[in-house]
Amino acid sequence: MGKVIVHGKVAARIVETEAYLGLKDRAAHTFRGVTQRTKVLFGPPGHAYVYLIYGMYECLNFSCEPEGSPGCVLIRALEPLAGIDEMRERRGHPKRDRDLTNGPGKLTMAMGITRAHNGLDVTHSELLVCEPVRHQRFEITTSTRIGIQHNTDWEMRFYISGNEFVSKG
DNA sequence: CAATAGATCATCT
DNA sequence: GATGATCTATTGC
Repeated sequence: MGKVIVHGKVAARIVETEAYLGLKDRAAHTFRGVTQRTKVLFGPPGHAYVYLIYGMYECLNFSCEPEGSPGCVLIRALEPLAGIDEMRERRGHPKRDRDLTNGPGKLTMAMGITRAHNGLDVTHSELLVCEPVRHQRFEITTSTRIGIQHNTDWEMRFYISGNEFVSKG
């Protein structure tokens, strides 16, 4: 939370995430073990997992646990920092800037992230996760996760309290 | 503002 | 062959 994702001229701050607990979590893609799609999550931490959902949107995750342990974090919302015109272009010029990145499918579109970025090391590639240049103080609110059918009572959604770019849910 | 319908396809059974 | 970690447009207050 609060870190910055950079892709080309576009950068944005992470303001909303959800955790998925590998083998213990029925809602996680990795619950049933390794498959062609989820194998990157069984690899080392700090790698991007990008997949297609509902036939038309991409979602961005980062692997978080050591090799062999498939825990990951879904990025649900970002606060645009740089390259905002480019984001507006890719999103089809929405009325409000908050609609650029306030959802997992929207932010990948705004950032230009696709399945081509699946498996990249986000410390050494065209897709980077960095410390922010200016740290801002923030508080984190937790809630249940969104859009899933299992473990719906687990409070594993986290967002920056009061941030305008957090998704509706 | 809230509820609903429809788009659309890679992945897994 | 069914499904899903979503979004948009449209309808009805």
